[in-house]
Amino acid sequence: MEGSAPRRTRIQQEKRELILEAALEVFSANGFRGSTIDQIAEAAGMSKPNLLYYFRRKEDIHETLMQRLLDTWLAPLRELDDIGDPLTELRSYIRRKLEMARDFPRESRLFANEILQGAPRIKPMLEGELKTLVDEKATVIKGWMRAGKIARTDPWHLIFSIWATTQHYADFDVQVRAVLGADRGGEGRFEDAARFLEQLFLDGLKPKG
Amino acid sequence: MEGSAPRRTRIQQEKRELILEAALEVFSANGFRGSTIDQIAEAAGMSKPNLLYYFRRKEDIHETLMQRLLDTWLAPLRELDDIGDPLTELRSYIRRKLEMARDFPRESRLFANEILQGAPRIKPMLEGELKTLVDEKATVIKGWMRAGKIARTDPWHLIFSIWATTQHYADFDVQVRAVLGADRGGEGRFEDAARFLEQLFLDGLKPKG
DNA sequence: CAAAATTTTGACCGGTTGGACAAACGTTAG
DNA sequence: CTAACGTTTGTCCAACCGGTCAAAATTTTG
Repeated sequence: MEGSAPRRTRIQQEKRELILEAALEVFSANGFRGSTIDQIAEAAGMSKPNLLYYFRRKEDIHETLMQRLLDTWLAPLRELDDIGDPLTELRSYIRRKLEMARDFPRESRLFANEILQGAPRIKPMLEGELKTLVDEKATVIKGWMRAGKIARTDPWHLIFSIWATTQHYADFDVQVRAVLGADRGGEGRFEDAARFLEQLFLDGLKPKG
Repeated sequence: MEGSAPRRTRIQQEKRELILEAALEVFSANGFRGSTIDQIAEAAGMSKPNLLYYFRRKEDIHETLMQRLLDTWLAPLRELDDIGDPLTELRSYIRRKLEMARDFPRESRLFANEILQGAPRIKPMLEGELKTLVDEKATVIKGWMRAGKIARTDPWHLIFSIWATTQHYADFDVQVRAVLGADRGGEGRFEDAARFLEQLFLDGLKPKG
């Protein structure tokens, strides 16, 4: 089996972390094919053959990075639970996702890059693990709708819209900054976004009657 | 000046179109650096040197493609006008953007790719033309808010959220299909999305009192 | 038709890239 | 200390890639 313990030395653990950090930087900025092993090696402060001692192939780095990413990336959705007040629960899911876009933009872009290219490496995961998780949460949301706690609508597209609006601030960061300009494009943009999204998802745009 | 008329033959016009169509296919799927001239040439049914007879450099193809894209891409926002009913106006803007995601997904992905990589080639346009346009429309929307026609909120982030939610169905298509599964992932997903987005933007998620 | 202009092709080139490899260097355990 | 093991480096290679060029094939024009 593949699952046998890799048994790594202290140096191996440290250097692998170093490489993964560097690779995240490079891959998220240039995409997989747009990144070279040399770039990653330089960003990690080592020579190319040295890097290839820790990861035999460029693809191995990307794969490792992607596996780690997915766990943390879906954590907020996993936390979405039936216990609290539905509207509060959704609001904090949106807030958490927006915080992730703010704090882990490189991870978001790495993921976006992969999906944009047709998700060649993670399609099975999307159709399996991800779909299962989303279906499960959709059921929870449907329950809230039946109980009259939130408006009746499509839970799947609701989740998509939360992903889209929050990740937009990481993936399209350059555009957001450019449009907001120097004065409004600073760090405060995330608070503005949070306020706006809260209002949008709770009340929509209709004026208060 | 650069602006002198290019004076092209019939064959040049036809072949350039063929190349641009092929390049759109290839670039949108693999990104700029991930695409090779050979791939584009093959997709266009010609040899590499032949292609390079019509576009001297790979970058020229991309640039031409991008220039054309931007005009059509921003057309829906340009049409957003002060004349009609605000809510109707916004609703049809959302619908038009969603139709573009459905009908021109490759263009959407080409654009997304460029922004993701930091918009190296179109940053000036974002800070100039695009910002100007968005600021202008934000003013229109602010007018609607002052007149009590729609709820008071941030117009810029409102526009971002419309871009994000609609383009999501083009850029993250693979993920959307994977999560919706075989039964709900067919063409009908755009109608479902349209219904959902209309409700979201108009009424939000609060249950009707 | 024939000359001129345009289009297409095959061969080629320099630079880059992912990766292999053996030798050198460092570290650690007995 | 020293043998075994782990780490690092320089060198090298084959494939690929963007782009050139001159010559051949084709189309257009007079």
